[in-house]
Amino acid sequence: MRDVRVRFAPSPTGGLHIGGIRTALYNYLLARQNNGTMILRIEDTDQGRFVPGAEEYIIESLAWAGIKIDEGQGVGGPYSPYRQSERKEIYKKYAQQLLDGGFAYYAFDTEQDLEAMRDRLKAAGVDNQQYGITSRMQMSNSLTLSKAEVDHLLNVGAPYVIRFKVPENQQIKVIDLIRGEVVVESSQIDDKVLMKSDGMPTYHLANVVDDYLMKISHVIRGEEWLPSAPLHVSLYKSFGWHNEMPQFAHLPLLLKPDGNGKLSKRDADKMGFPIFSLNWTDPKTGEVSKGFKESGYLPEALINFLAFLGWNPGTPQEIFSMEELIDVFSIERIGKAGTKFDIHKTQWYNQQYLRAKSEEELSLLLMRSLDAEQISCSKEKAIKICAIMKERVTFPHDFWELGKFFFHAPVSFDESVVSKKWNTDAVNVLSTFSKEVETLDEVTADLVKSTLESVTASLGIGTGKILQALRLSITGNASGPDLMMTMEIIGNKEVCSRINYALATLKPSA
RNA sequence: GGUCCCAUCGUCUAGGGGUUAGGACACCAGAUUUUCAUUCUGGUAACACGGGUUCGAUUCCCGUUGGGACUACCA
Repeated sequence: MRDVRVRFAPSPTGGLHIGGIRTALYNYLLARQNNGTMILRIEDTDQGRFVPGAEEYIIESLAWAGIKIDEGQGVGGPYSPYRQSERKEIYKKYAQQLLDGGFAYYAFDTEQDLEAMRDRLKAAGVDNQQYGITSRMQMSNSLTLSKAEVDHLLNVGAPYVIRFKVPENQQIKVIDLIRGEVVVESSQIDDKVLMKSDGMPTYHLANVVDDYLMKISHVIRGEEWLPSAPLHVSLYKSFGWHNEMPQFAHLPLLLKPDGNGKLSKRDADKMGFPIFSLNWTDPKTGEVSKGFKESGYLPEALINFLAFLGWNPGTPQEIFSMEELIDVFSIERIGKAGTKFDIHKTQWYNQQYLRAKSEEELSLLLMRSLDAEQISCSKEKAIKICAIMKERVTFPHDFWELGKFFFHAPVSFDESVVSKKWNTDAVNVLSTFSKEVETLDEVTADLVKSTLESVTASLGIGTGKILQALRLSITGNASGPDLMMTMEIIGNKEVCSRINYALATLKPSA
C-alpha cells in the first residue's frame, strides 16, 4: 500500500470555520492512524479574495485544535513551496503540457462574449449553458482560430485563459470512499478554465497538479467538491497520472441547526454561538467574530464533538481523546447525509471535559478570570471554590460568572426569593444566627451548620424554611453551590456583614 | 432549469429481510440533594411516501416527494 499522505488545503479568505476544522481533523486522523503525513497547503490562487492574516490564523487554529502539521506551510518540507501563489511557474509548465497534448486550449473570449453565449444557448433551449463540447466551436479560441491568429493574439498580449478540453462521449467514473462510484457523462462537464488571465491557475488545475506532485494518497474534502471531482479525474487522465490518482472521500456537509442549508457565519451569529475556531477580526470591516476558544470551549471537547459529526465508532462510547480517535477512526464509518450542527451537544461535551479536570487545573481557569477582574485570591481558596462549583459549570468563565458572590457581597437580591421566603421567621433566625457566627473564631462548613441548626431548633423553626433566605442574604441568588461550604469559604466576618446588610435592606413580606 | 449527492426519534446516530428498531444530546417526570445544579431511575419521540422483489421489507430495486451541493477567469 502506498504511503498515506493527506492534505488540508484551505483558502486564506477569513476565519477557519468548524467545517474546515472537521475536514482537517479527519485528514489528520487518517494520517496518524497510518503513520502517514499531514500536509498543510495554502490555496491562495485568488488574489482578489486574499485576506491578510488569514494564513497565520489558520495555522494558529490548527495548533489550538491539536491538529499537528507534519509538512507544509509553516513547517516546510520536500515539496515546498506550499503556498500556491508561489508555485505559478509549476502550473504554467503543466498547463503547457496539456496544451501540447491537445487536452487544453487558449480562449480569448471576453466577459461579454461569454454572456452572449449563455443567452444564445438559453434561447435555443439548451439545458445547461456551458462553455464546452456543444459551444466551444462557436467561441474565440485556439480551436476555432488559425494558428497565425492565435500566435498574433498571444504576441500582442491579448488577455487569454487556458481551458480544459473535456473529452467527448466518455463516462467519467469517480470512486468515492464514502459514496461509492459516481458516474458522470463528459458532456455534462464544461471546459473549465485552468489558467486565469492573470496567470494564476484555478483551483482545479492547482489542486490536481499539487496533489500529484506532493504524492497525496487521499483527498478528504467537503461534499461541495463532489460535482467537480469528475473534472479532476479527467485531468489526472489527461496528464497520464491515472495510476497516481489519490483516493477521494467527500465529507457530508455541516448544515444549519434549524431549517435547511449549509451552516454559515450568519446562522451562527443569529443563534448566538461561535463558528470560527478563534476570534477573528475582519481586517476590512473591523468586525470581530467570537471563536470557540474565546467562548470557553476546550479544544478536546470541540474535537470530540466534531469527530462525531458525520462519523461514529459504532460503539456506545461517546468520549474520545485524540489518541483514541486516531485508534478507531475509519473512513468506512463516515456517514453520507448532511449533518445539522447542534450547539447543545457541543456544550455537553465541554461540560464533560471540564469536569474531568482536576480541581487544581480548574483553579487556574478561575484565577485567569480573577486576574482579568483584578481580584486577588489564594490558590487554596480558588481550589475550594472550584471543588464546589465543578458540577455546575459548562465553561471556564462560569466559575467566575456563577461565583461572583465569593468575591463581592450582593448588591441586589433575587426578587422572587425576597417575596416568597424573606419572612419574619427568616429574619428572626438570621439575626440570631448572625450574632452566633460573630462569636466564632473561624467557620467551617460543619460548625456553621451545627450553629444554624441549634438556632432554628431553639426558635422552633424548620431549617429548610429559612435556608433560601440565608442563601439570598449571602449570595443574592435563589440557587447556588452548597451553602455551608460557601460560608466557610467566605469567612465568618463577611457572612455576618452580608446577613446584617440584608436584614437592614430587605423588608419581610409577612 | 440542468448535473450530482442524500433521506431512522426535535438533533447526532446504531442497526439491518423476521428486532419490544438500540444509544447519546435535548425535553418531561420521579428519587436523592432541607434550594438549584449534579447523580440515579423512568418517560415522550423515528424507519418520508408509493410501487415492486420476497413467505416476510424500515432494510434490496424503481419511482415520487423532500432536502442539499454544484452550475465563476471563487475556492
